[in-house]
Amino acid sequence: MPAKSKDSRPGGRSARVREAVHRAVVDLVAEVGADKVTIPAAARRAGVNPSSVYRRWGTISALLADVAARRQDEETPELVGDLRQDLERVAVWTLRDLARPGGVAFFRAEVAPDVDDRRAGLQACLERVSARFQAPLEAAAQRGESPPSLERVLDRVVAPLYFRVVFSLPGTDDRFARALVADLCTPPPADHPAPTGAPEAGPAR
Amino acid sequence: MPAKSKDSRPGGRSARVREAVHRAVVDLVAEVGADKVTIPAAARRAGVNPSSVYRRWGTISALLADVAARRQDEETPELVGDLRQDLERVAVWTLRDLARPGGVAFFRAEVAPDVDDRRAGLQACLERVSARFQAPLEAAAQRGESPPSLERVLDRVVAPLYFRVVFSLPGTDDRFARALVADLCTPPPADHPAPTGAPEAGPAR
DNA sequence: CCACTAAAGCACAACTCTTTGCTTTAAGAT
DNA sequence: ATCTTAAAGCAAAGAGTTGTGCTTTAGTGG
Repeated sequence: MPAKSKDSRPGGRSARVREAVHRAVVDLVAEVGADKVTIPAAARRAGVNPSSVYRRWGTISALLADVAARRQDEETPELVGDLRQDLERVAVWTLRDLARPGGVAFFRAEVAPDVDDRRAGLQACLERVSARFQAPLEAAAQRGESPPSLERVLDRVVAPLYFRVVFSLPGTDDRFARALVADLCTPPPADHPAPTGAPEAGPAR
Repeated sequence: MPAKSKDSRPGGRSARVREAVHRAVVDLVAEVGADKVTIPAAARRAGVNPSSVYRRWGTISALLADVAARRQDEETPELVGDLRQDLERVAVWTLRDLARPGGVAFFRAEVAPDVDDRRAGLQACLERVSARFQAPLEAAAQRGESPPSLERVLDRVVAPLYFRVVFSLPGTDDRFARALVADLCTPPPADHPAPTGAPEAGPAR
């Protein structure tokens, strides 16, 4: 009995089907938006029987969450050894991940209230993001520096990025992501409350 | 033809039906979660015919967005005249609004990709939040102070609140909301990178 | 008080998603 | 090569949502 791993038969039709379905979902999300992707549609696109998808994933939310999970585990930027540069890299990478077509949609899917265990989905999603930022932080700590806490990075860098992408605020680009990190690492002079980089562009409107 | 306002007959059955449906939606969202609320369910609960709801709102997303919109326009904290205190009040109010049952769900509904015009929904939602914070800022500006920009408030206060509520991070309470404002208004000494208030509790896990 | 008409109620049809029992395929083990 | 069995395919039934023509109700203006 080969452990109750993800698949008892990883190297065959199952894997092919999963691949096909995943690809179909990614395509469909980019085309019509995550909220209009249904299991029958994904199955049709993948050339797979709907019942197979129902049996394997159960709900569209679970499927989307699964795709999102795998999607983020792909590549991750490697570290240079300088805290600020590393954080900047990760920030930019995170922003790009969010900004690509369907990026927010996948985020939303993973946070959806009806996924098997919502708490699990949330935690998984958060931990993936956290992990990327935690690496540079721990590296810095081991070098003897005293980096900010992960929570602080989440508040000051990650949260604004998510917020701005969700609301499609203009000027949310690589430069802005780096500015957030810079603002966190080197607080501005004193009571001149503007970050160094891109912000202060056009407000809400 | 009385302008194409929201209602040509505000004071009658229409209004009653809308009230009933709105109440039903609020209840259902709190009970079963926004993703499981359907138009027939809301109509049943409201004692209204489903077709009436379909004709008036069209989709469940539009209905949820409508409810969310009205829900936020209700009360708003009045201002004291001190920038920091006012911002703290608004921040706490915003947090409480988000944290009440279904708060995030409504947020998600309003940001949903298939509402009539998604951009409109996003903009409306953002503008409502912005407006609440902009009032204190403008008041301060008129008093001759130089308050931070709205964008900065969004990045430093609003975004973290939303992010933390969405991910159910612990310790996201009134005290934390005030700490965010404090951290924005009076930057910490220099390179002691921890805000004064509640943060630095337990990380992700 | 009456006429007008916007909006709600009603009934029914069509559609899509979802589920389930059974059959068939093919990966992995003997 | 053969056997075993997890997983996919198939088909058909069920449930719930969505859409539409028509009738009825009840504000609003004369």
